[in-house]
Amino acid sequence: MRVRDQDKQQRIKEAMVHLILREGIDGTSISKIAKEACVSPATIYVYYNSKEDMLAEVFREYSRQPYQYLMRRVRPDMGGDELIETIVRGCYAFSREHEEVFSFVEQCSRCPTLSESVSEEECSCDILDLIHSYQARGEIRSCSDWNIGAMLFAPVRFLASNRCTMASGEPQLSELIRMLQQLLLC
Amino acid sequence: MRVRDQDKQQRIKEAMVHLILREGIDGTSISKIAKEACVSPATIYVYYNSKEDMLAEVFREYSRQPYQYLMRRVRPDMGGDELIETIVRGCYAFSREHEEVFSFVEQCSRCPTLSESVSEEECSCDILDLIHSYQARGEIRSCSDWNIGAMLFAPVRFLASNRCTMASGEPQLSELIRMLQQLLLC
Amino acid sequence: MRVRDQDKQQRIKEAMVHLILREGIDGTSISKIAKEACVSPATIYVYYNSKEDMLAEVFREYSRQPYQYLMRRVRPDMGGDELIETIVRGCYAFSREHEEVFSFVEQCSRCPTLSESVSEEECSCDILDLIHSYQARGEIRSCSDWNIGAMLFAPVRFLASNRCTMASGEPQLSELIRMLQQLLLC
Amino acid sequence: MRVRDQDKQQRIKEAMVHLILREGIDGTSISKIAKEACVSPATIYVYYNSKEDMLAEVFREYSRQPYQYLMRRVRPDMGGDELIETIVRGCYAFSREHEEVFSFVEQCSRCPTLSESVSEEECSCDILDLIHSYQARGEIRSCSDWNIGAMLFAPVRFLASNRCTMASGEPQLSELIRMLQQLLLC
DNA sequence: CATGAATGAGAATTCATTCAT
DNA sequence: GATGAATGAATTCTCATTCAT
Repeated sequence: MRVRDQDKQQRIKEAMVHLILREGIDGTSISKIAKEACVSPATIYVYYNSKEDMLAEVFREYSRQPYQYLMRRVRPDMGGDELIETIVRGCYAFSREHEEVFSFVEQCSRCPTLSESVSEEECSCDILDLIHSYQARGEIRSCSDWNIGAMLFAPVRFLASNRCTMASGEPQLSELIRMLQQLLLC
Repeated sequence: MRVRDQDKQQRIKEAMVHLILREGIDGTSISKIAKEACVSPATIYVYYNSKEDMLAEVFREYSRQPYQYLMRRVRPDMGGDELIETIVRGCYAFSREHEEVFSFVEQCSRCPTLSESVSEEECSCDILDLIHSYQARGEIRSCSDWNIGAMLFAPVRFLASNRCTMASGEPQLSELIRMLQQLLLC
Repeated sequence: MRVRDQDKQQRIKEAMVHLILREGIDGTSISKIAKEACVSPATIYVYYNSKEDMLAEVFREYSRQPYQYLMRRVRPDMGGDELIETIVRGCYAFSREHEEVFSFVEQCSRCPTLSESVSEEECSCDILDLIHSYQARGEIRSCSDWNIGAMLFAPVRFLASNRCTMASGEPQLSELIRMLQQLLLC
Repeated sequence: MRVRDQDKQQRIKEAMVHLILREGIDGTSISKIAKEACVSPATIYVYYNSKEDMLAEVFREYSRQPYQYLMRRVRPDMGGDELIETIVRGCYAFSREHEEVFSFVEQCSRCPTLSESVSEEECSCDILDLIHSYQARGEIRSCSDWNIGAMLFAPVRFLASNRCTMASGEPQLSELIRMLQQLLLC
């Protein structure tokens, strides 16, 4: 029975994320989520205090996912070039494998009300720590954390967002990795 | 016969963009826009067929603005280094001077329904043409247009989006420019 | 120019009647009528004081049409049997040739607000006068005017209304005529 | 969990029918119905998917009522003359006792969109079966079902519709019955 | 006469949330 | 915990009508 509850909450989250991909934040209502998750609207209020709370909470949780996904792929003993490739390819792969979560997080992070409640830094801290160690060792060029984000994450996300309008993303991705390796390796 | 009031339509657009900055797309309703623009909700339907049409139309129009802003700042006889600096600083400056338009376009471009109707390429074609000429001359490194977008626009937009959580953006911006010059100049 | 005006008003009436057939009275608005008639909504108010007035006025006018149509077909020297056949077939033919007017009048005459303003008696007076003369001559059985309406007009209208759900109306129509002749001829 | 309130739904139906008698279909809005039924407009959507659905569903239900009313009055062992009188008087009485339902059904059945969804035949099938048995026995003249409808129901409905403009309907009604008996009895 | 713009009022419908079971 | 009913408030949008030209 505890299992069933967890399951229910999971279904709610997935329904929400699924709908937001398809219809955008403003096309996603509590009752649509409830219908999609096969629960009653009232049930959603067992788990969340309000729609706003729900969005913020799930956004907070899912914001970490791409970074957790990356952390499972990197190893501290990788070379700097491999690290960069793993991160960039990982970001791209995540956006494909978890299209819904990716789109959800992208949308939420542009939404003024929501983005304030979740800081990018907090989510990416583990991967940043790892990069710091490479920087300390002189394997990766030193620069501010903001520019790590700007160079390591923003460009690949840009490619990922435009994936559907590109014939194939692979050549661009490889080119991007080469450029970043050249730029960031010492 | 009364004639269409251009000023009125402008007020409607500005009200919409203003509200979307403050409250997000899903917090922005036709009646709020009408109130802000000092017109009747019905009047909005004189100019636009539906809320969705309105968003799409204004999104299309405003998507060009940052690139037009850049085009007024670049000169074809600039050196490659100056070109890169002008573009990056221009993007950042635009986001500060036209905070509302910047936030509006960012939000719309993450919204699945809307982003399909406006292609980034179309908006940025003039500036891309210019860059192509630098690439042809061997002043700027050759790479795909997607990676031009990924490197020249995405990172600075990332900084701009996070401006409010940064103490001062200036050092990051300078650092970013240096990195991009190093990377993209031949 | 007087011609053009007449023409414009005619277009308005036809547009209204056409729309009411397709979408019912409550699906028919001034602006839809205007669009269908290729005039401005404001122009409609040149000819009619209000929507209600317009409906009532056109209803009044068109209510007479089926009876005028009949009057052009009957001759005072017809035999009683021929008179009945001509009336019944005429009613049916009218509903086919002027489907829109027929449906419009049927709808309006069931609408409490409208039906009060037009009396059936007034419209049918010419044809009733004719029938009275047949009754006076002893060719057609005497009965109240209400029952003339009830027997000569209501049944054939019933068939006409259900025309689309009948394979072919012709056998029913012939049968009806025979019955009415048998009943009403002396 | 709260359970659906049958009484509430009944109130909604009655409010709708009542309003349609007074103000016509196009003068009857969801909010007026809600007010009349003492529920919230939103509550109506618990029971019906849309206004159109509601009209169609209630029309379908109420279309049967006059025939059910008749069925409670006729007896299979009546003579043919008595059967005709009972049907005709029954129709007339129904229109007086259930003025609202009568007017509602009349209006809906003239409305092109609605009338398609309910077939007269289906509603009247029980009474038609009874008449068929009289026809088989040779007590009532054989004719098509359409002409049964045209002669037994349409004329009396015509009188009923015009009741308010007649001083007293009784003489006409008696006359009509006599005529129909003469015509339809063998 | 003719018009498209403009609008207050109101339409149908949906929303986030609460209630009663 | 879980639910479908219920709803006040809000949504998008249309309406009949008037205005200014």
